[in-house]
Amino acid sequence: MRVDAQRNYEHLLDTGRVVVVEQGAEASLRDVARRAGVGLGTLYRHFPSREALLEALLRESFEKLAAQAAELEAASAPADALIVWLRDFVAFSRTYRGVTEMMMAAIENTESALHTSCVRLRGAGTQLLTRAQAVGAARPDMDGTDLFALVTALAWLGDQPSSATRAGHLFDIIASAILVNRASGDSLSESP
Amino acid sequence: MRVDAQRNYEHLLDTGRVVVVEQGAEASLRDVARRAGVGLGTLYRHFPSREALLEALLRESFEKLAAQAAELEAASAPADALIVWLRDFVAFSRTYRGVTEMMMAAIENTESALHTSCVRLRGAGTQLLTRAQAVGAARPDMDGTDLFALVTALAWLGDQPSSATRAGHLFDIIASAILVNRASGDSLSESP
DNA sequence: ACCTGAACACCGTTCAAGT
DNA sequence: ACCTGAACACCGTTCAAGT
Repeated sequence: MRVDAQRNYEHLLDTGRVVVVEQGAEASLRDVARRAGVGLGTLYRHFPSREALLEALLRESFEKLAAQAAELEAASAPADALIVWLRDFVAFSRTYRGVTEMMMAAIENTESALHTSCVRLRGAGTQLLTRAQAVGAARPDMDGTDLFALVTALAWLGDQPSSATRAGHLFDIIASAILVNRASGDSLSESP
Repeated sequence: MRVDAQRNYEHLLDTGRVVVVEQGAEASLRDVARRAGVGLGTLYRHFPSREALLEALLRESFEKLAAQAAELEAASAPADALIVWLRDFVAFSRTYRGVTEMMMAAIENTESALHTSCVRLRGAGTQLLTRAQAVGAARPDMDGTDLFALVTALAWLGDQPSSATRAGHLFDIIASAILVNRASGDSLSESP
């Protein structure tokens, strides 16, 4: 890659981060290019789709979440591992508004630049769920797709102003449906 | 209202129904006016905002849901009444894609044409929830806002292609978190 | 009293022309 | 190789001009 192209790529990524934090996953790409001081075509050259830009912005987080699933699987009790990971997933999804909706679309769409990452994350969750189910800690009548849907719905609720303040409590409610045989009084999530 | 205005109003409502079924709550208003054979200004005269059009399209359903809550409260056991009503709410939300997201925004926004209807529906749900809590059939640590958020999240999952087919099962999972002390094996929702 | 559609300020996306 | 920005086809929203 030519040095000026490399500089543009990085500048677009930095600016993209700022604009997507401000406007959410549906941010104006024109605005990104404008604020990066770059022609629109340059943005499209480096990121041929909105999903490609988001994938670049989220790659690190995706990898961290996948790595952490593996660690939790090795080091924590099945129920704890599952809950901690779900909590991390919801926390991650709060980085960019609307990213959850885009991921739900991407997981069905092989063409999407986010597809592989989404499938990978669903796979990581599935493993933690299966492990918890094997020891009777998670309800047996659900699969990784259901888990992904539920955690995604929680992330979506976190995006909505009218439910955002209750997000922690809503997490507890749904977590209590996923886990079974838990001693009452166990705390499933951190502070409000 | 002049007779031609009345005719335009009704034609816009009919066309709006068709277009919103096709495109969802974010449907092109230009398209509605175009397909109704009416100037854009005429649409804005009759429906000063997108929410105003949706409110007109949904008014009947809103009223039915509110009336049914009252009936269920009079005629059904607290837990059954709550679950049946929640199921009806999710079924209603399937009429127009994305209507749920708009309702979540409207319930916080006094200016929205959908605000009153949303508050009313949340109130109806709250009554059914409180009644179920009073007999120990619903978990005590949630309120009407939580209930509205959960049912809205279920509706949202029904809008997503990747989870729509599991909607019935996801309803059961969340319903099991809301209800307590239920005999296992009870069916909470109709067929898939 | 009501309707029309041009006008304005925005999009996403593509691609000929430039360096 | 890479960049630019005009061009195209869309939006939502407003409002002067018409009937």
